[in-house]
Amino acid sequence: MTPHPAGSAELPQPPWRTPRKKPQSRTPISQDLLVETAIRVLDAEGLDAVSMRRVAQELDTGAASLYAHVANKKELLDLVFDRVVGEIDLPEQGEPGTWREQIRELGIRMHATLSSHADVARVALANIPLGPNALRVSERMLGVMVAGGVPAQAAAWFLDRMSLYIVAEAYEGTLWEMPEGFNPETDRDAFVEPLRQYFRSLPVDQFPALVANVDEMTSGDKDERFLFGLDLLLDGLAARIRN
Amino acid sequence: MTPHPAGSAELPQPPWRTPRKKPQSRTPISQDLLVETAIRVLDAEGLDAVSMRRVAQELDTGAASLYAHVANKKELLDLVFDRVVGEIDLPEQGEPGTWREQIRELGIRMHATLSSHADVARVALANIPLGPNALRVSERMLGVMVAGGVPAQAAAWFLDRMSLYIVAEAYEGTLWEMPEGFNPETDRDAFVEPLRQYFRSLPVDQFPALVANVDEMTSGDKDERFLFGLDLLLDGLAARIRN
DNA sequence: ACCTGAACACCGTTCAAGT
DNA sequence: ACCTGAACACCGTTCAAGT
Repeated sequence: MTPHPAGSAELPQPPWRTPRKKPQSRTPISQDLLVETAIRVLDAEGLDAVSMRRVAQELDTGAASLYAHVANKKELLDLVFDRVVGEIDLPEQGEPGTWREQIRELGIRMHATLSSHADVARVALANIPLGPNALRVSERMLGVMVAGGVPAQAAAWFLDRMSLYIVAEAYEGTLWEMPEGFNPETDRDAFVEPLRQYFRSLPVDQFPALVANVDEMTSGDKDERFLFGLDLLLDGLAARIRN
Repeated sequence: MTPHPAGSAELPQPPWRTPRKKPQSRTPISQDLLVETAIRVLDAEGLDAVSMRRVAQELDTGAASLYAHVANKKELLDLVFDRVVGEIDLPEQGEPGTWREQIRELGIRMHATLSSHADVARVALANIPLGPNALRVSERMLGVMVAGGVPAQAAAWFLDRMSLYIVAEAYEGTLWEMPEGFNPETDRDAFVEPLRQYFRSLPVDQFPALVANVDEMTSGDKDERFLFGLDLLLDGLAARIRN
């Protein structure tokens, strides 16, 4: 139903033409397809599994073929990261709420999106995200703070520090991930208990504070600790402004 | 001058014995030597260069030989990290100062030590440091806070969040490192200027806040930004306690 | 223009064989 | 007990050759 694209492409093939192997099954590689495929591998097997060879294999080709669409692995990972950041949906502009509430909400969404893609966050720790989607999020955060009366210098540095915190937490958080089939609610103790035992077994004379506070040291799940740290930063900024 | 260690080791060799190849030059491998060698490679070439093969080569042997002293690469890196943490010297206990001043000082020392060994900090992001030296630092921090009146739960979580922040900053900070031969004072602009240009070149209608605050976004060096974030965390905790 | 196989210089780890 | 060479199953990247 689409207009004829080019030449006589829509005529049937003469019967003696040998059909291409795997006729339609192999869509031509493009940068988008490459990034999407890499994200599929990332989600299924983690960032370490995202190798040029592994992604190429997923596309039924060799690693060398990828270099037609991407300069090198670093570029592919940068594109992957920015695509993931593109999944963060920003609240409608002009929503109600103080800058503090809005920034907090943005931070939570950012953290949730990064955490939903295995350990992608590691990419942002190793490079410096400047892709269009990363800029979109930065622009919004900076805009909200400045509009809310945060001095520009504090706002700019806060954006930097809060991003570092969120990325670091999203990455480190993947280490505490439970193996498949574990229920985070009921089986949490099975993971924390060995750590508790270890702390308790320490010599009290050398580690009095640690031994006395084993429960406090091992309490709280990933999300509680994330929010605790996020609120420390926000409270710190708020305190700075009031002066 | 030391007492005879074992057997007749101190007698001269009979002349017909074929001397061992490279007589004294090759001290026997031990875990300590392994860790020290790995740190030498780390300092000279960065964490990526610390491979089993590379470290083995430094010891004039093959990678397989290292597995007699270390279970695997992860264990070697954990040992490397803890040895680095061992370089942090803790202030005399009972020094004057509020908990806030003492914790701040500890954070600064921790950051300085990690930053002085290339990107070792990455090890702490990927594992969970529980070596003796890491425990020593944790014990001190927790002790200082609890003694200073910080509620145990807040102190424990603060320790966790502040450690994450310091490690993340120490790692990310190595990305902004200048190539050899650059003077951080005079050549800083050569590094920041391209970034400034990039921000300035963005479409103003889409990125009004970023374009309007290019100078604020690119001001400050690593240390200034590190301290800014550290103080945000400390101020946030202080604010929480006053309530 | 796009894709390919083969090669290069690397990885971590295992294992049978040596001393 | 400690060390070794060779092998296995991987890496990222380049390059000449193919369509």
